[in-house]
Parts: sequence; C-alpha cells; structure tokens
Amino acid sequence: MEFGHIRRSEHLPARIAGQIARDITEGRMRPGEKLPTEHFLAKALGVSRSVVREAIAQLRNEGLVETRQGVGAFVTEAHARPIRIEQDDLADRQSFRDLFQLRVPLEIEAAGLAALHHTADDLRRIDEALASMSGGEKWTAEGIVADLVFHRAVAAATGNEYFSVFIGFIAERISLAIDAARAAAVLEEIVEVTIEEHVALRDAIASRDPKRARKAMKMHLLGAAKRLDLTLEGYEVASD
Amino acid sequence: MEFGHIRRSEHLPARIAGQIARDITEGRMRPGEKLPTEHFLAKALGVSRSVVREAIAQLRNEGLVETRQGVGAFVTEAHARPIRIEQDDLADRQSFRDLFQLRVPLEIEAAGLAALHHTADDLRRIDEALASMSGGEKWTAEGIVADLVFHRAVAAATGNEYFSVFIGFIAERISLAIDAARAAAVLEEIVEVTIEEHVALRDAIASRDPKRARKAMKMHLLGAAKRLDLTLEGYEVASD
DNA sequence: ATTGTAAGGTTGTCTGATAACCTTATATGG
DNA sequence: CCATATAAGGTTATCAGACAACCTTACAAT
Repeated sequence: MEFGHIRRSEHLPARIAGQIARDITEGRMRPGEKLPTEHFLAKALGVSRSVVREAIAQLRNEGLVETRQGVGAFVTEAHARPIRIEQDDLADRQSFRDLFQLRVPLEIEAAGLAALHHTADDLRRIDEALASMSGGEKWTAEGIVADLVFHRAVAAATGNEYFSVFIGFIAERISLAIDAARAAAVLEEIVEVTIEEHVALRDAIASRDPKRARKAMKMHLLGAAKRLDLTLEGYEVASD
Repeated sequence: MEFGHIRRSEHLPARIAGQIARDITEGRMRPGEKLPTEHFLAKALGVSRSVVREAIAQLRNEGLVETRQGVGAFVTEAHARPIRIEQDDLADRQSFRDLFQLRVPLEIEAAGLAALHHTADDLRRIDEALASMSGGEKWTAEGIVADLVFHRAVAAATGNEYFSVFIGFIAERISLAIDAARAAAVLEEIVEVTIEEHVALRDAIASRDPKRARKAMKMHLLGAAKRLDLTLEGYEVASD
C-alpha cells in the first residue's frame, strides 16, 4: 500500500512566490528589474490574478520586490532585504550545540554591559524573574519560562536593544529544546545550584562590576552546558 | 516652506495587518485563538474581502497566524514564529554603535572557533578575500565588499552556521552604514593598517591558535571602532 | 520653454460567484 | 448500541470581471 503524498498543492500563491523568489535569489532576475504584469503572469501561469497578487504580496513582504501602483513590481536591491531565521533547524543535537555556542559570548557580553548600564527598573525586573524561579518549587514549564524571563531581563539591562532581540531569540529556542528533550525529573535535583548561579549573577550586576558579572555568566553557562552534557571548546583555558 | 511627506496611506492591507499584528504581539489575541471570518472583518473594517485576505496573507507569512481552509485563521504559538530584523533601526548613531557592540563578542568568538575548526577550504576562501582587499588599491565600495567577504569567510570557518548567519547580517549592515556615512577619502589613508590587522588575524587562524585569533580579532575590531570614532566600554580592561 | 491635458498601461480595490474543505449533526445499517 | 455514510452549513481558496487610483508619456496650448 502506498499513500504517496497527495500534492495538496500547498497554497498556490506560495508556490508561485517561491518560484519567483528562486529566480531572484539565484540571480536570474536582477535588482531593479521589472516583473511581468499581473495580467501577464496570471495568463502565463494559468491562474487568476488574485493568486498572482497574493504571490507578489508575499514577495513584497519578504522584501524581495517593491511595487509601485500604476507602474509595476521591481526586484529590490539586495541590501534592503531583512534577515529571517526559521526554526526547524535545531532538531538535531549538532545545531542545538551550535546555537548554545553562539549564545555563550553574547550572554557573557550582555552580563558585562548590564553591570555597567542597568537602571533601577532593570534590576527590579531581574529580581522579579529570580523570585518567580525560586518561588515555584518545580522545574517545569514555568521554571523554564522564568529562566527565559531572567535572561531576557539581563539582556534588556544592557540598554542595547540588539542584545535583547538576539538573546531573546536564542534563549527561547534553547529553552524550548530543553523543555522538549530533557526529563523534568533529572532537572529537579539541580535546580538549586542553577538558582545559586543566577543569584550570583544578579549580585554581580547589581554591584556594577562588569568583570565579575561576565565571570558569573560564564560560570552559569558552562554549568548549564555541563548539565546538558554539552562540551564547549575554548572555555577551559580562556582567560575571560 | 515645509513639504512634509504626504501620508500615502501606505497600502490598506498593510495597515490592517499591522493593526492585527499589534493585537497579537501585545497580547490582546492569544495563541490558538481564532480570528473573525474574512467576511466579518471586511464588513467591520469597511473594506472588501480582497483587502482582508491580503492582510491575513501577510500575517501568515510573518508567521503570526495560520490558516486552515474551511476552518479559519488562528494565532500561532509564539515559538513557531521566525525572527526578523529589519533595517531602518540603525539610521541613527546610537543604534549603529549598539550594532557594533553586539558584533564584537560574536566576531571574537568566531575567530577563536575558526582557529580550531577551519578546513583547508575555509582558509583558502579567507586568503582569497584577503587578496581581493589588497589587490584593489582603493577603499571604495569594492573594498567594503571585500571586507564583508573576509568576515563572512571567517564566520564560515567556525563550522557553526549560526555564526555565519548572524555575523553575515550584522557585518553587512555595518558595512553599509560605513559606506554611507564615511567619506572614502578619510578611509583611504588607513587602509594599510586595516589590511595588516586582517593579515594578522588570518595568520592566527591558520596557526590554529584560538587565543591568538581571538586577540587578533579583538584588536582589529577595537581599531575599527577607533577609526569610526566609536567608544566601546569594557574593552580597555577586559583581559580577553 | 513651461504648463495643461489626454491617452494608455499598471497596480489597487470592489463585487459576486464557485470550488474545496472542514465540522457537526443526522440518518442508516449492522 | 455502535460504526459508518450522508447531508448541511460555514469558511477559506480561487476565479472572473469591473472600476478606481496612479504613473508615465506624448502632445497640445499658452
């Protein structure tokens, strides 16, 4: 018995958009070039103009084309396109580790900057996150969320929004992966030490000592990596 | 005389999508919740169904909602949404510096990892980038591009794709900003020292000495910051 | 030479209809 | 009673055609 994928034609506009997107990213259409008119494309592809319009709308949304009413649709200059990162990639262990590896220097730097720049408000939010971690006795979904909130709060305290965005993204993905992959039972016994590490980090930030904050964050992340059975090179010997 | 930009009411569907997007990101609509039907929205907003459809299509491709034919449109779970970073943010000097500040730890880490993991191919690509930098006598657009290629090549040599993606994004934005803001004349006289720094970095990577590679990258970035008249805290005293 | 006007083409929006699809309720047969 | 089939209604997906808004170009008017 063979079920074979029924080509659910997964959204007609998306397929058309994908095809045009490939034409653009692979260089068959150059920046500044004008796309055929909607009428032409509709006729050529054998679909209605609505479908073509939706496809073009998607391309516009992805930043690949710009449209001007009464004129046409044009391929955008490459540098105007936004970055976009899908998930689905961190399913395997390799990419999980890669993501963690990316996280380490960012978080360490953030801790240092947070020590320098945090406001009273920032510190209050960090303390709140810490409280909600200690409060709940369980290292369940809420614990994971609280951890995420804590790291976000630290990132926010840098006063640099890029750190918030990037760390928020990374930490969230990692927390999710942990949530999915690890048994809660294993993690419960190590929750205390984790909280200790967080408290140490919080105090270092509060004392406005960037060096100590960086060290505390580094210790925390290395501890986390160890608990997750990850090995990170270059951090046993690195001086800071 | 003031002309002020005429508010071209910039695309009806985009405004509607924006409004709904705000409802979602600001928590007024919860993940899993069903949106009103297209008919209802069209009636309620006083526009045609086409416009509503286009708005929803935009939300779908931003990953904020999912639609199921014959059922409806639903707010997606937050963790399924892709990250997306527009430019438009780094117009002012503040965010330019913020971006640079984010770049520093990433590039330093990447240099260390590149020293550990680079293959012969990676090194070849780094050398090629270096050659095209030294080759062109001018620090024009081509010079900027070559610099970008160099940093990308280093990032690729880490063997960690996340570094490639993030650094690629950041470096490109920064290079563009430099291209736009700085006079080429000023930069021409310092091109030699920049190339020297790149060569030092390349050699450190080639010798598979992560500590030296990190240091070389750090020196390069601090030098670049200085040339751009940026001040980065925490790097005069930080040990590594 | 500058300004006004008309024409044609393209995207934006509207309207209405049909197809494909899902859910739920009801009927049917065991 | 239970499982399956069928029907009904609602929703999104697609189609078709029209008009509106807008831009460009060419040409006429001043």
